[in-house]
Amino acid sequence: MSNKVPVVQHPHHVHPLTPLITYSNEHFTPGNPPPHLQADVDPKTGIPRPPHPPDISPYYPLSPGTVGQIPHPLGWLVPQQGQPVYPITTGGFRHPYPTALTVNASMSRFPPHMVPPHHSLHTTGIPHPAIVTPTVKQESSQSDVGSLHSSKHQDSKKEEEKKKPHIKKPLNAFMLYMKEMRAKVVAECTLKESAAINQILGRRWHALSREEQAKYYELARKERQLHMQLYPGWSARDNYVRGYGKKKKRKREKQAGESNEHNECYLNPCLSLPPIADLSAPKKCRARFGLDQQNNWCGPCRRKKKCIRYIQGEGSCVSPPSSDGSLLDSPPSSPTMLDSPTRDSNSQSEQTQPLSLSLKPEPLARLCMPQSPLTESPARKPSNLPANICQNGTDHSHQPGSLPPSTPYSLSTAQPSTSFLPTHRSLAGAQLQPLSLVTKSLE
DNA sequence: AGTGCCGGGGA
DNA sequence: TCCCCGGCACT
Repeated sequence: MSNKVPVVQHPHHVHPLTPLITYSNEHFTPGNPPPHLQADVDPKTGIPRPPHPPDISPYYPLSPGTVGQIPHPLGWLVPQQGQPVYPITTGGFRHPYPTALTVNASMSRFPPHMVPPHHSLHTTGIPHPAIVTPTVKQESSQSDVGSLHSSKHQDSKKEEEKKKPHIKKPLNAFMLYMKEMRAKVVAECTLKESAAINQILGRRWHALSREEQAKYYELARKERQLHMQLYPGWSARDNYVRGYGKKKKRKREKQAGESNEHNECYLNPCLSLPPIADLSAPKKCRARFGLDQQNNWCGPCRRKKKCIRYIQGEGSCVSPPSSDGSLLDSPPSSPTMLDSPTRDSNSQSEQTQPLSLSLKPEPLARLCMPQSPLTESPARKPSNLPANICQNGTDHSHQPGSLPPSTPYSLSTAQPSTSFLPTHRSLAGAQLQPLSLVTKSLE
């Protein structure tokens, strides 16, 4: 499919997490513009591509607080005169934001709302990474058989859509992590299937320490901030406006069946885990913790999916083993939650998860965990939760509460726990190791 | 396929 | 207001 414009990224971007990246980053010096202006051309799209491999982290590195302290990675773009010189490319451009410095500069000179509606270039001519010409995303709908019967009304709608530049969503924490780690995983696993790679990335994501995850959360948060600065009026809705036309609400009758299936494991007595602290609060995560404590939510809740801690009819929430890493990915609790049982149960499943992650027997498991005795059913199926969780109910191998609490948005609260981290890392290591072991031996 | 985020809309 | 779905972000 060539309906996507390859997103051109700056090769000279310095990621704040650069230390985590083992592969090299290329830096450019002022006066020595990157060669990607003459980048090779995608044979499919005819769109210039970056000459660098996609594994280089392309995120803007500067946080507002550090602006001015870190050498501008785009120094060559921002000459001393204060008159930015931007490269002009035709393709999408997903170096998310030209760093805070550039952003500020462009904001003062070219207010975000001045972004031309018909073009993916800034007024300055800078192709914004997050802007993609709408036509890119139009193709599929255009080619729809149904579109043959499209009315004039629809046509006019499409016209309008075409005029709107497509501003991509800011990357979330996991996406940032994915972009950074994908190449590594690919290299280690000799996997080519993105689905399989993503699975690994998902597991690794859960295996990350709080601190590491917090970095990405913080990054993502900054990206969102920056995004909103650049595009004050931007709404995520813009990104799937096409879907809105046909979107007609479904009924929620399925709920019961769905819910049962979903909670099967949690409703099973043998699976029961310590209930969440506040039994008198039959609320779901959102209601219990509030929006400002999303870090305490279970994974699905944070994804605005069904709460897995809440059991209908029981009037209480539980902290079941994560069906989808929900607890794992649930970032650390806020300081107020430090000693709560919630945290305990969380940390239990959290530490259990990495080893008990649904290990598929198929390609992934075979490739990456050939020695693993665990052969579990597909992930994200609570009913198929690993036996060590479902049978024991809890994992007592670690001290509850030893999990260092921290919120993804407050790095300062992260308290590395010596009692936890090593174990945690070893778990992660146990996961990672097979990846590299397998790399060649399979062939 | 993975997770995070967000808007819409049912309840 | 709560809750959940659908969709997008990337590869």
